[in-house]
This record gives sequence, C-alpha cells and structure tokens, in this order.
Amino acid sequence: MAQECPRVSALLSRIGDKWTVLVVMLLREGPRRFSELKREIGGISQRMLTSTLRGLERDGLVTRTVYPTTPQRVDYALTRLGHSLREPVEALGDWALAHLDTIDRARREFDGRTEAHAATPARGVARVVRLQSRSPASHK
Amino acid sequence: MAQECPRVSALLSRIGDKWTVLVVMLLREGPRRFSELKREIGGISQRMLTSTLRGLERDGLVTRTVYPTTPQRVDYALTRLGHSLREPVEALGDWALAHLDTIDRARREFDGRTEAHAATPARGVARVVRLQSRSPASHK
DNA sequence: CGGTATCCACTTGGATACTG
DNA sequence: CAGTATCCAAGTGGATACCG
Repeated sequence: MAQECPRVSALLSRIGDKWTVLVVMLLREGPRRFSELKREIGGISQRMLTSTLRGLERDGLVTRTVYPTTPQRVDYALTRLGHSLREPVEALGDWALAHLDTIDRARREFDGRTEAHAATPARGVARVVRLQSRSPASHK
Repeated sequence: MAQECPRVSALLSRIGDKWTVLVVMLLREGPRRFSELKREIGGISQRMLTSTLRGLERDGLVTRTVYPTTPQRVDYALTRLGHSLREPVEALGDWALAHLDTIDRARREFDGRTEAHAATPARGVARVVRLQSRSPASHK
C-alpha cells in the first residue's frame, strides 16, 4: 500500500505530459500515420510527436510499423497493453468531465479570496474562528 | 468525445506533477498537519509541499485549517471532491501495478534494440518485412 | 513523408535563508 | 511550526533547419 504510491506517481508523470493522452485517445479508433496524428492533434510540433510516440513505443503501448514505400509511410497502433490503459484513463476523464465545473468554481472562489489580500484579510482568519469553536485540539 | 481529450489532458497535467498524487494518497486516511506530510513523504521540499497543497486547495480538493495556537498548527484534509478523485486515481494505480513488470520488460527490450544501433540494424527493417507481407496497402 | 539536430524560452523543482 | 522569498540547475517543449 505504501510502496505503490511512487509507482502511481511515476505512471502519472509518464502519461501526464502534454501530449501522451491525446495520442492514445486518437489511436483508440485504429492505426494512424505520423502525419495523420500530427494533423489531427493540431498544436503539436514534429519533435514532440516523435518523442511522445517513442515513449509510448518504448513502454510497449504502441507499435511502430514502417512501410518502405516512396514516400515513406509509418503507422502507429495501440498494443493490447495500450488499449488496456484506456479504461483507467477514460475513468479519469469521466471524473474530470463530471467535476470540471465544480473545480472551476472552486478556483475562481480561491482566486477571488487570495487576490483580495489587502482589502479583506478573509483567508484563514474567519474560517479559523468557526473551526476552532468546535474541538480544535482533539485531533490526534 | 473530441473535446473531452484536452480536459483529460489538463487534469492529468494537474495531478501528474511530482507530488500531488502522493499527498492525496497520504490524506486519504484522514487529516494531516503540514509537518506530518513533510515527514511522511520524505523527499519533498518545504516549497514544493506548500505549492502542491495550495494547488489542491485551489481546486477544492483539500481544505486548509489554521489553528492559531503557539506554535502554529495547520491541518490539511481531503474534501468530498478530493475523496472522489481517489477512485479513478487508484484504478490507474492498480493498472500500473498490474503491468509494471510488462512495461519494464518492454523498456529493456526497446533499449537493447536501440542501443545496438551500429551492430544490428534490427529496428524497423525486420518487422517491416513481416508486416509488409500481409496487406500493407489496405489500411484506410 | 517521417523524421533528427540544434537552439532557445519557459517551467519545474531543489536548496537555502528568512519571517510571523 | 508553517510558511515566504530568492536563487539556480535541470527538464520540457516550441521553432527552425536539415536529412534519407
């Protein structure tokens, strides 16, 4: 239980970069060529698409298939392992979708509270009073 | 379907940083003080723990409670939203745990293949021949 | 077409020192 | 104790140019 957290963390760092999830999501429908991915993703540079795909290939999540025609053609496709990653990733996506509005609201509230630093020192103080009035010491 | 991907990506960037998941996992058992978190996490700097907790607080995932005793005391706890995040995150953790060995093996194979760049030009070429022998053109 | 190589701006995160 | 402030090293990612 304790030693699994670093691994979760490592995995999230791995797929939490700027493009990996986008690529996986695009590949879930089927194989794509390099240029197709680049066009469909839109804002990605050639360099980042290459390194993203290399990372996925290295981890065994996608396969890279070269057709030595002229002009050259390279297909990328999800492996079975890659497809299996979709489920937990999409679960996280559903969570994001379900709570995005709540999070946005929380951010605006937080930013409003903290931007009003000089005018209203509301941050912490008021809440503390409320919270302290109900058993502040009996914690651990 | 298409517009949800950037949001998944944004969420993963948000929680895919170096410490956020570790903090959430530690808080799942109950509230923790700043110094408790710092000690239990181990390698984190004061600066990063602060900014990680601020980010979580801003998104409404943790609450920050100040007890103006001397010395000062601050408790952090998961909100209900924070707890709800645990489920998809732990699903991803389970996936990581289940396939970590496979991924490590894939990495070693890949690295072995690519490090042998001068000796054996196996990367791509051999696979292409195999794959090309079965319907290379009929893709899209 | 599908990359690699190089350069560079921006961000992340650690170390250290100081504060209420 | 729980931060904030500052500085700095390493990493991330975009733009551009070139290659097979």
